[in-house]
This record gives sequence, C-alpha cells and structure tokens, in this order.
Amino acid sequence: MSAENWLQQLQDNGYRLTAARRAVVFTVYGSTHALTPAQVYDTARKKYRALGLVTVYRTLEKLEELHLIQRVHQPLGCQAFIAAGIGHQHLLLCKQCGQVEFFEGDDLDALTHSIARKTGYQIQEH
Amino acid sequence: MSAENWLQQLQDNGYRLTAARRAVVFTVYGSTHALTPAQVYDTARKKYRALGLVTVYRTLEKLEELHLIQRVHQPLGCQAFIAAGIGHQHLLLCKQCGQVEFFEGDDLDALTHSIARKTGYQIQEH
DNA sequence: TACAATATTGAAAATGATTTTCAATAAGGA
DNA sequence: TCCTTATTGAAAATCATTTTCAATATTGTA
Repeated sequence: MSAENWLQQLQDNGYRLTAARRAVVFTVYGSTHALTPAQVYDTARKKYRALGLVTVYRTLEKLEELHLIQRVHQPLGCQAFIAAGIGHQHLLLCKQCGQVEFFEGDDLDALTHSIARKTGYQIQEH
Repeated sequence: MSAENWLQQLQDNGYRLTAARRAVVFTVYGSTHALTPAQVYDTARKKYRALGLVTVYRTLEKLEELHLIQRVHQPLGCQAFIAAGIGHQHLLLCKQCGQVEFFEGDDLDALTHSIARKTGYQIQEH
C-alpha cells in the first residue's frame, strides 16, 4: 500500500484530490510515529505552505474513515494518528476504560484467548 | 486500602484535609469506573455543593502524584481517572504510541514475556 | 478546451476542556 | 486562640478542536 494508493482510495470514495490533501497524506504515510494534528500540520506545511490546520483535521478524519490511519491515544496531549494496516494487527480493547493495545504478529490468537480466560477481558475486536 | 487511608496519605504528604478534598476522594475511591473530571465534579458536588471544578482538577493531580489513582485514556474525550492498585495490576505500555493496557491477575508474567518475545514489545513497567 | 456544479479551502469565530491568576478563606501548628 | 500559609472558587486565560462562511479549485460534461 503506497501513498498514491491512499490518494486513489480518497478519489474512489468520491473525494477530490487537492494539494492540501496530498501534503497531509504524504506526511502521515511517511511517518513511523504517531503524529498529532499539529505535528502533521507543521510537517505537511513544508510541502504545501498554504495549508491550513483545519484542513489537516478534516483530512485526518477522512483517512480514518477509510481505515487508512488509526487514532491512537497519547498519555499527555492525546489524539495522534498513525498509518494503519502495517502488518497483521491485533487489537485489544477494554470496554470499561476504553484503552486499547494492538500487536503485530500472526499467532497471537491463542494468547488473546488465554488473556481473556485469565482476566475476564473479552476479545471484542480483532 | 480505604478512602480514609487516602486522606491519611494526603495529610502525611503535607496536604491539608478539606471538605472539597474529602468529597473528591470519596467519589473517586467509590467508583468502579474511570471518571472524567467533569463526572467527578458532578458526583462529588452531591456531597459538597460548594465544590469547584478547578479543585477537582487539582485534587486529582495530587492523588495521581501519590499513585492513588491512575490516569486512563478514553477513546473520545480522553482523560479519565480510576482508583489504582485494586488487586495486582500488570501494565503494558507501548513506548512508541503511548498506549497502555493493564490487567489484573497473578500469573500473567509468562504471558507478558511471551508477548514480548513474539511481538518485539518490551515490557517496560509492571 | 471551456464551463458549470459543487466539494474543498483557509480565516475567523465559536466551542469546550483545562490551566492560571488572585483575593478571600480555612487548616492546623504554636 | 492566633498566625502562617495552603487551599479555595470565580473569572480570565489558554489551548485544542469544531463550525461557519465566502472565495477558490476540482472534476465531470459538453
């Protein structure tokens, strides 16, 4: 999955391709770290100066909707985003406190079941 | 560990005992769910009407400092708190994205090691 | 290629949560 | 009881996010 592919998916879903969106897509796609909207803004503005912060928020919203990025919660400022679907991801979600944890790897099913058995957590999503 | 014990710890650490703090302590201590500052405010004000939201923030801050409560990240509004140290808790923390997950139970050590081995996550805290 | 319909834009204003400031008050040691 | 000083709540300030809106740019169609 390439950055161009993300743009293609935006277009396929009826969204227009603009310089602003390209800048945001290439920024988030190219990062290995979770980025806050402000960080995306700062970085993407190096590619496209006229970019507005509002547009960053709106584009991230759409990328999340298409499951191209994943929302992640930081200990402090909260709310950061990172490219989704890198590898095969497993997600543990606590329905009570809302915390999530996800792992990459292929043979974690037994593990998650084990955790569910031992702790009472239910595996809600996978 | 009782609510009175929390008050004692506040006092032992040089903090004064006030009606406002008592209301906050009893509220958070008595909840099995993670509560947002606003929720703590609403509930605690039933015990002590004159309570201010600002004081809730300040008291939560101190309780967290003393490790009596734990900050937890909600999917949406973020920032909620829950009593810490209920049972024997294990905490998984991802240093990259900042997400945490904690479990109760006693025999998860083997599990966390296993997870660490399989996923490359390092067990940072316990 | 030119046009027209309309999605998208950035700026500014609005909102909502959290933090800071400050003068009045209350806790707790002497 | 008195005195020092930590704590208080209200209001103002700050910061992130969302909404509003008129100007602009994209894309399908001719």
